[in-house]
Amino acid sequence: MPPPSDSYHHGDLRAACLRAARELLEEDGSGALSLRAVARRAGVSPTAPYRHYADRDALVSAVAAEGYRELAGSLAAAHPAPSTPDDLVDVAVAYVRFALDHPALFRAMFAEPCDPGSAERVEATAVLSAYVDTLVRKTFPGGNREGLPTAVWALVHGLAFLHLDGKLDASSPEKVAEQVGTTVRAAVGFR
Amino acid sequence: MPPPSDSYHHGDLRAACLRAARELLEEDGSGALSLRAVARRAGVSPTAPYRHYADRDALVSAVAAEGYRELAGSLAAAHPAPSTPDDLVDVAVAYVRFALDHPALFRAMFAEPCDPGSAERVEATAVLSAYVDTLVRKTFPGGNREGLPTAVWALVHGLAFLHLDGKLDASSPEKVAEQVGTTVRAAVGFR
DNA sequence: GCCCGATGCGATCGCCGTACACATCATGGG
DNA sequence: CCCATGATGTGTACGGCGATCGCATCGGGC
Repeated sequence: MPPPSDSYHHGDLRAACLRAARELLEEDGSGALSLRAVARRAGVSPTAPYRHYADRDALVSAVAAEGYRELAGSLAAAHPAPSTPDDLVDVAVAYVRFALDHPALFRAMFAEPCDPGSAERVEATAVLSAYVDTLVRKTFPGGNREGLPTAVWALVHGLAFLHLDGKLDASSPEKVAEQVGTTVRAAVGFR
Repeated sequence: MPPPSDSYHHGDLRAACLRAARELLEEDGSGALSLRAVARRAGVSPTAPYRHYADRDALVSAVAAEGYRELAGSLAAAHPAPSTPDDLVDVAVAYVRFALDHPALFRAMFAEPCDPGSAERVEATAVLSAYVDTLVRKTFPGGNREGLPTAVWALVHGLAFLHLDGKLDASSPEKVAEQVGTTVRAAVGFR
């Protein structure tokens, strides 16, 4: 991967587009994520990105896949080997905080119909799903309760969206953490 | 409200725009929801809708508010006075089915940053929230468990999104109902 | 040294959101 | 009865965007 030169060819336009797309998303929301804006930011002609992304959807799918990987990383960072309900709460808080820290990215990951054609995207979500599964299995070892992993994921996912939409008090990280904690404990029947 | 005439004025363009927007959303997804398309479908000039909706966001906010009211109606129709965990499951299934029956509308309701300026929208969501609160309070009368209403809403909301995104098997209504049922029962600690 | 595939450019088309000036209607005060 | 006035829809225009197509340029393999 040659360093970006000032020559005719960019050098690594694919990665540059991804980076630019991420920046636009964080700075100005999903409305600002256009192929042309990405091209401008990468210092390249408006249509050059089409060489690397078939259309706009392909670009946002790539961004979303990166988001899935980052989310998985954030969860793992929240607790390396969760095995108690308290650990689970920590992971849940990390999930919601990720959504609140990267709202436009999170919405790009879940708000648009998932293009089933993007293998990268499907794989990244599968990794995430598997993580949740093992997490719940370790946390509730006796529990062969049928829908528990799904329940936990849905609960946390729903909490993230409700916070994002302003339906719950997300004014401070502490309040969010507290709300997520009590809600998860209440729901999961932890007693 | 005069019947729509073929004269210069439409008669009830505001309602016609809403109807057209709903149809476009259901037929071709949110990508097809443009003011111009709405105007075409209403048989009116491309800029006429601006008389009634300040900008595109105002139109989708109006559609979303209508969606909130319809969702509340669907929940109420699922069970007029829910008071047992089984009733709650019925309502949860209705919630998820609404999302799957109207995917683009549901996404319009939740996927975009909620414009806090739309009083109609805020009010409609407040109604929905209150409905969930009383539902949970009736279903678990002893439970002054702090976060239970929030937990239930988040759980069901998350289930809806996971089904929408293809993370859960939504191939048949029966499977969805079964999945939602077992998940809600598992999560809510109903035993 | 040269050639070919990969990469980026430029022009172009059609659609969209939005702003503005103008046309048309219908209603009520004189 | 009539016309002024405000509400409603029209026409025109501008800029941005996604997407396609043919051309320009580079760089590695023969």
